[in-house]
Amino acid sequence: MKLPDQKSFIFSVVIAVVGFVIVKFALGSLELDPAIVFAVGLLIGGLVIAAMSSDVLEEAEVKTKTLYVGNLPYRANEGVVRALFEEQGKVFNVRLLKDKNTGKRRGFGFVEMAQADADNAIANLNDSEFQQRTLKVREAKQKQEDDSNTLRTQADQSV
DNA sequence: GTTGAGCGTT
Repeated sequence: MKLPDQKSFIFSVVIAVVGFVIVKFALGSLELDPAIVFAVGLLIGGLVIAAMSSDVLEEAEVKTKTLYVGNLPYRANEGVVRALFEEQGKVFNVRLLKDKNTGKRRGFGFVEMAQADADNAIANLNDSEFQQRTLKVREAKQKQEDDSNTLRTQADQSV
């Protein structure tokens, strides 16, 4: 269960206000308590949001897995690594770690992909040759932001 | 401009 992000929240407020205005115009001639009108407006807005968010959040909450990619050539940039993993599936994020002081690449990074694609990427890219270096592709250890993934990740590593 | 085991930044 996830709370709507800021964007969804603002959007829901807008819908609620619109619902309020609609109700006010539709029932304005009737002598209704303004509080009731407002409540009905919020209700309409809430229902609309509930209906829409079920679609929006489903698409926004794709199961992702973070991959650790080691033994990268120093000359590899983020775009090349992304292109490589795009061959295995949808890539959501690529981060090549650089040294904080010098800004030089450290030769490893993290790639965030959909779960199924991530498994394929590990199977196909781990120990594969990339620019004359043997890549190491595994599930990332720490810094997992996804709860269910964290549990499953730890379970996998104990095997 | 260099190097080579590793698991981290908005």
